[in-house]
Amino acid sequence: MVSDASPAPAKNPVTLREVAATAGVSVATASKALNGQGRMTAETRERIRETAQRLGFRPNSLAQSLLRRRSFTVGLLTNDTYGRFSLPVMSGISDALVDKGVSVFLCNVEDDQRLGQLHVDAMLDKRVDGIIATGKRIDRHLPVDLSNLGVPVIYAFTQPDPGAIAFVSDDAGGARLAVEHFWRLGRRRIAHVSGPASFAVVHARAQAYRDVLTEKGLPVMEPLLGSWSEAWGHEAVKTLFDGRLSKRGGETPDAVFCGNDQIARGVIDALRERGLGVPGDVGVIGFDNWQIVAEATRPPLTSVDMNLAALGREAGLTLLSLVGGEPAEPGIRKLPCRLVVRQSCGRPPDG
Amino acid sequence: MVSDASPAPAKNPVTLREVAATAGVSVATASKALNGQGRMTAETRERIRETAQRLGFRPNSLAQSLLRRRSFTVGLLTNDTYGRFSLPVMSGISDALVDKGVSVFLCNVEDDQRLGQLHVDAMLDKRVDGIIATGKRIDRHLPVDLSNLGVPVIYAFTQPDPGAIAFVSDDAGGARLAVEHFWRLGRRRIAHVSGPASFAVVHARAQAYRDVLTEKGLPVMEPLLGSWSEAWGHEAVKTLFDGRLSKRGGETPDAVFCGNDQIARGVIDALRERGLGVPGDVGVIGFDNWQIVAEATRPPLTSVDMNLAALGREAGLTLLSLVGGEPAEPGIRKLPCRLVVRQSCGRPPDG
DNA sequence: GTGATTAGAGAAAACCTTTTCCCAACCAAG
DNA sequence: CTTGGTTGGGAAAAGGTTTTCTCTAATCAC
Repeated sequence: MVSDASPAPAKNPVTLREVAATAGVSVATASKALNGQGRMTAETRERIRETAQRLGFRPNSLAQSLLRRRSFTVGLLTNDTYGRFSLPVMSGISDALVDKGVSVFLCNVEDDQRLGQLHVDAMLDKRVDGIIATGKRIDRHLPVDLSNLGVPVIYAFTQPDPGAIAFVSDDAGGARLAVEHFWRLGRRRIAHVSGPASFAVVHARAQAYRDVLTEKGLPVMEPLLGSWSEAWGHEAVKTLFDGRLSKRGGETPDAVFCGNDQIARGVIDALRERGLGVPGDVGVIGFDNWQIVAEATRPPLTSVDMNLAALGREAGLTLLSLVGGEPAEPGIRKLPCRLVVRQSCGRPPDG
Repeated sequence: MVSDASPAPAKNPVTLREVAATAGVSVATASKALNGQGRMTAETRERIRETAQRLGFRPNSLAQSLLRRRSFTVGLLTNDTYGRFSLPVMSGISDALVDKGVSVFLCNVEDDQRLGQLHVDAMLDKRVDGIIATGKRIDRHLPVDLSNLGVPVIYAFTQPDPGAIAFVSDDAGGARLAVEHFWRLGRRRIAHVSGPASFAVVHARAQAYRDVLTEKGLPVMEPLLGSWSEAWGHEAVKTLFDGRLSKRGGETPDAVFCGNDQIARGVIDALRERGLGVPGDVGVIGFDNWQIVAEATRPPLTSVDMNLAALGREAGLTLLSLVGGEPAEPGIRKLPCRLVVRQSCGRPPDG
């Protein structure tokens, strides 16, 4: 009782063998005592447990993994250097796995095939139980070959191999949420400004936009495609609100559904510069719910959230069940988005 | 040559024992052949190598780690959920380590002590060779106790324990870069708008700002402290450019050095709304060089970059040398910032 | 032809834990 | 006193690799 009440100074970790020796039993008995296996006197079991506790024993995962052929480790591959999309996914995965004692190797492969191979090899050498691939867009494949790896693979927010299991956001559903929200608020001349035509999500969202308008019997303005930037938002406002267009629809829009939050920001700023009020004259909805942008616009931006953390959580849990040997249907699972309402759309007319 | 030209179908990985058996030697010889150890005929060595290659043999890292007492794995702890600062650091660390075959466990501990302990325990169980702690500000400690862990610990962009090794950005140096840049451009009435007084970096940068002004014999305006938001940038412009202040300095500023890029963005927008030109009437410099913000301002923002990737790289390399048993001086190492010049300051008068 | 090296390769221990099998002792029933 | 079952616990193998030590046969000097 002089000094050593602390759990473990731990220069080199204490092994099961030392615990067993200290408790006066064999390693086999010690192991069983600590794992609740085998048969022995309650007294023996307790004595061993107490000894382990006192010595600060922690089982060596490497030895366990070697034996169980399970490392309680998964690899996460991404090419999203800035983590704008990957980080929430990562966070969800980690949340889902930490309670089960599973750790995550994070590997940024950029868009470099060599780097990708390097990381995948390292993961396999380290005997990861599975791999999750994630990225910054769902219509591009990571620069790595993940087929026939011998471990389960899950794709999250990136393009999967055919026949694989993937989780992606339901972009069409998200777009519907936005447009239907406008509808419920009484907006009737709804425009859509989005990113480059080279992105699959641009088409998915645009199609959903058209579908909703058609269902409601509203006029469909052809979506304006450009880039993901604020500057494009500015420019699009010019196109939408300058005379040329009003010839077609007769009137200018009273709502703009934007393909991402940066475009939405540009749109809001441009509208203000023209003297148009948001949400008074025009409602605006963004996409991504990137907090740092959505809360900095004036007024704060209503935006579609892709629930990426939930997506990551699903991906993590599914991977785990795969690792556990349970079967799972291949295919692409679309997870619903949700609308985060702030102040850029106004209140319902009857509210 | 019918089907099996591919490297490895790898349902269960091929072991060294199988390679040895196939090549007709003992495992000992096989091991030595593949590692370039021991003595044997060149012919034998080559035959074993070729066999391993053909079978797609990859040594089991778990077994190697167990034996070498080195896992070639490090843990990265962060509480920066959005990764704005952690991700570049992480990227630098990973870059520095991947070539040496070291993988990184990423753990987000939020600000949750329980979660922190959980992750640290998991890391130690998995026998990481070392741990790097990183965060979102350098004057707050992570919610974990990293002393006496038995493995080397490095702090990067977070507050270290006393006596530990830490890498942080040289905020004072970064601020000097900004203010001296203004000076070289002929700006003489330089203001400083920064974040909350509760941040240590705010004081470090403010003091450097004062020092440079004093050195140059310029008037020192007391720094304006507020929040890290665009809104505060707007507000600060009011304070700076409304009559009240001009009584003191006689004139309004011709340059504003901002504590981060978001404030700078607010300042630029507010200046434009007042009809003041950037950089014509007023130059603006931000801090953080957050690309997505700095390139979206009009004009694009000159900003101080903290070189976080380089910081991560240094941290990674230092950790590795520590793991290798080399000694290292404890203490805080400040790494230089650099100024990324865009268009918000104008050109030199003689340019 | 003798003794001393050396080249080439294998046996076995070590790393740490889990699990299967086994043994000794004890007890009750026949 | 045997048979059979149970209880408490240990011995040993397994997992895959590295490394040290040992052994045999061949080469070399004399």
